[in-house]
Amino acid sequence: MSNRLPAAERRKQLLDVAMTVFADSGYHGASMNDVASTAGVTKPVLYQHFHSKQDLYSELIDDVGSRLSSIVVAAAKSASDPFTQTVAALAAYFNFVEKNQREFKLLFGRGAAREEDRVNGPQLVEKRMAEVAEALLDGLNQNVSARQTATAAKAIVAMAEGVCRHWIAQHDDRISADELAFEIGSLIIHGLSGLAR
Amino acid sequence: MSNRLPAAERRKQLLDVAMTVFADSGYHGASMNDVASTAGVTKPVLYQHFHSKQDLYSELIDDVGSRLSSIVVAAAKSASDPFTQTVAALAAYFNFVEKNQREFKLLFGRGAAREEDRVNGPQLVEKRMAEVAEALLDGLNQNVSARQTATAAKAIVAMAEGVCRHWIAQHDDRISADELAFEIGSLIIHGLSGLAR
DNA sequence: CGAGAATCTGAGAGGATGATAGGTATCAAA
DNA sequence: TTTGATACCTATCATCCTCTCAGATTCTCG
Repeated sequence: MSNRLPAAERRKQLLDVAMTVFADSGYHGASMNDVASTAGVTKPVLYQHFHSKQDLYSELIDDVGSRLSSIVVAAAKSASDPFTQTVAALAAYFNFVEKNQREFKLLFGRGAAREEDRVNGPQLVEKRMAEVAEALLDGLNQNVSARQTATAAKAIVAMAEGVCRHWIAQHDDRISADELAFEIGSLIIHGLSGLAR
Repeated sequence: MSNRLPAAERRKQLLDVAMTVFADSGYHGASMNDVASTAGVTKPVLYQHFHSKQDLYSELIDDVGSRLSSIVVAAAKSASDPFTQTVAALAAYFNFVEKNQREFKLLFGRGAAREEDRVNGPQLVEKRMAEVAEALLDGLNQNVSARQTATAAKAIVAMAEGVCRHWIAQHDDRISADELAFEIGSLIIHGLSGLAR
């Protein structure tokens, strides 16, 4: 069983395994033993690379949080008019989630550690996405109060996240990320009455 | 320290205390000792009334889940046209949450036990609210596919929940539940472009 | 009052888990 | 082949938590 790895690779592997284990079982449902043995090593090895369970978890959350938010922000910048920007940002979001379902479950799943552990992950994503949404709103309509804009932005972010949860849960006959983005984008811009076309 | 109570009252008190403790610390963060000692009794008393920690938790979740969903469903039925129904349902939701913040945190907080524990609580609420939303959508526009309707309904439910989370977190200068309901209702029906009026 | 029922408590069994101490195998370079 | 460094393991601690048992206290009612 010679399975030794250089530190850097072992660390990468442990992060990858931990992502899967935490996504499957949640923070409390997964033990350090689970992570270690799934990776084919023992706990002390895990503790050589990560100071604590919380550390390991935070690193995962932070990584995926900033990755996702960067992608969304970049996508929004790539378009010009508000509607296209909205759809592009949503499409980026949904595509990322579809290709990284473990990451999505970890980030927005309901089995988190504590509320505070989410500060650098989900809240970062939500904050950045809300900023994107606020910018879109400003471009769309100047006559709305700042408070209303902020509320609407949060509503949009929550909507995207919630829809995503259900969409991902569907394993068959799932529409494409781009289609979904267009549908939700229309809903956001035009409201329910705009859905029929 | 004579603090004896008849079984029924003790049970009620324990449920009430457990609600607070679980809402504050989450399922895993709170121990049965915490609940018992906060209630001023010892663990065996707690276990005389509830078979297990999971049982106690489930009872809380189920209770608040069905209470909330009933209120929302009733509110939607009380109005006639889609817009008024939407606003009424949202207002019922937001008012309930504002008056029962512990319950909201318990139900939709992110420190749940496991995904399965949510089956009878949040998922019940979300399912019933989604049904309400689907009915509204059907009343509003017949030319939309069933799948689109279902997606939009889930989007609306997620939006309400997410907005609520932020709204509740604001401790000062919080607008009223009814105002918020009107705002979100307008957003849903007319889209972003309908916000300015 | 006095006996039985209802309510509560102190103490702990049993088990899982995060974390560590100290020793062993493997590698790479001289 | 020796040697230092790196990667790893066995064994264990210490803690915490759920859940229980045997018995003490208080209440109720003939």
